[in-house]
Amino acid sequence: MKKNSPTNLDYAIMGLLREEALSGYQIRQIFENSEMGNYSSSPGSIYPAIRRLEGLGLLESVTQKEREGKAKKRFRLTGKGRSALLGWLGEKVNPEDISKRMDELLLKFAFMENLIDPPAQVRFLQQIEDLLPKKIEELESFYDQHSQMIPLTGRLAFLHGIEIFRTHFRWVQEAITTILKKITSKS
Amino acid sequence: MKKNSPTNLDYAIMGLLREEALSGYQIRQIFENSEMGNYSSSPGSIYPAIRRLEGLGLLESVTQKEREGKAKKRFRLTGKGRSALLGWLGEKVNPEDISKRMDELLLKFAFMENLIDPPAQVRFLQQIEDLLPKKIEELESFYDQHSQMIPLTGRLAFLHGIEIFRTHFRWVQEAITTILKKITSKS
DNA sequence: GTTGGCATGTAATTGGTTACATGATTGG
DNA sequence: CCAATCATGTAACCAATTACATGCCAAC
Repeated sequence: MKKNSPTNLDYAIMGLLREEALSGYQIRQIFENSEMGNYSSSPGSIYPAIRRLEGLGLLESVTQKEREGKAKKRFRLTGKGRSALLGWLGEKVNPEDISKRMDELLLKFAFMENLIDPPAQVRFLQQIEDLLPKKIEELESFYDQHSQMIPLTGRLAFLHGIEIFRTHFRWVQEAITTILKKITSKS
Repeated sequence: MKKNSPTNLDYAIMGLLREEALSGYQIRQIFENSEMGNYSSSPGSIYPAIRRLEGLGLLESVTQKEREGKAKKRFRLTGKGRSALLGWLGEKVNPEDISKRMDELLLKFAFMENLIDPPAQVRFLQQIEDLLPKKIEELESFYDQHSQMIPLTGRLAFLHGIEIFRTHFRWVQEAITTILKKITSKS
C-alpha cells in the first residue's frame, strides 16, 4: 500500500519537461526566476524530486552533445511520464480545488498548450467557471450573516478574499472567450 | 543554534487565541470551516503545534468550569505569546512577501484589530501599497518582452497573475481609505 | 589566480499528512 | 441503545528546508 503518487512539485517539473529536455539546474532557475507557483528552487528539493521521478519511470536522462565536446545531462519525460502528466491535467475540477488550489489549476492550464487540444482546454476552464459562482455566493452570504460580528480588519481581509474570487471569475470568462475565438478563427 | 521559531501555523493559532481561549478542537473547527489561510485542520498538525507552543511558553492551558461540572481545557496566549504575535505583526513587509506570501500578509492584517492601533494598521497597509506597483510593473514588463514566446495558455495564466496583483492593489487602497475614515470619524 | 556563477549533490532536522486509536457525550 | 459528533491524541512516513560540500569553467 505505498503512496508513491507524484507531488505538485513533481507535476510542475514534468510540466516544464513537456516540450524540452532540461537539466536539474535549469529547472531550479525556472522555479527561482519565474512566477509559476511557489515551488522551492533549493537543490534539496529539486534533485531528490528528479530522482524520485526517474525511479518511477516518469523521467529519463539524455546526454546531449554540445559543441566543444561538452556533454550535458538533461531530463525528459518518458511515455509513462507524459501519460501521468496528461492524467493530472485531465482530473475533474472539484470545489476543494476552487477553494484552496486555484494556483494549481492555473499551473495546469499553463501547461495545456500542445498537450491537449483547445476544446478540452475550454472544457477545463468551464468546470472552473461553473464552480466559481457557488463559491462566491457562499462567501457573500457568509459575509452578510457574520460581518457585524467580525472586527474591521478581519472584515476587510474577508472582502479581499471575495475580490480575489471575483477576479478569478472575470479571468476565466475572458480566457474561455479567447480560446473560443482561436478555435473559430482556425476553422 | 536551535531554530525553534514558530511556523505560520503557529502564528495562525496564536492569532486565533489573541482574544479568547480556545480548545484544540475549536481551533481545528475554525481552520476547517473558515477561509483563513490554507492551514490544515488535521489532529496530527494542530495538537503537536499546540504542544510546541506550550513548550516555548507562548501558550498556556486554562481549565474553565462549564455548568454541569464539566471542565474544559482551553488554551490562551501568555504574555510571551502576545509579544511574539505582536513581533510577527510588526515585521517589515518586503518584496518577497508581496510576491509569494500575500496570504500571510492578509492573515496578519485580519489579526490586527484590538492588537495594534489603527494608525499602525494603516502603516502596515501602506508598506504593501508602496511595494505593489513595482511588482505589477515588473510583471507587465516581463509580459511585454516575452509574451510572444509563451504559448497561449501560459500567456493567459500569466495575465491571471497580473490581474490578481491589480486586485491586491485596488483592495489595499480601499482598505487604507476605510481605516483612515474610521480614524478621522473618531477624533 | 581567484572570484563568481554553473552544476550537482548529501545529511540532519522538522513539520505535515495519513491513518489509526480511544473515550465521552448527545440526539434520535 | 446506537450512531454521530465531540475531543484528543499517537506513530509511520515523507518531503521540504537548511546547511554543507564539491568541482568545473569563464572572466577579470
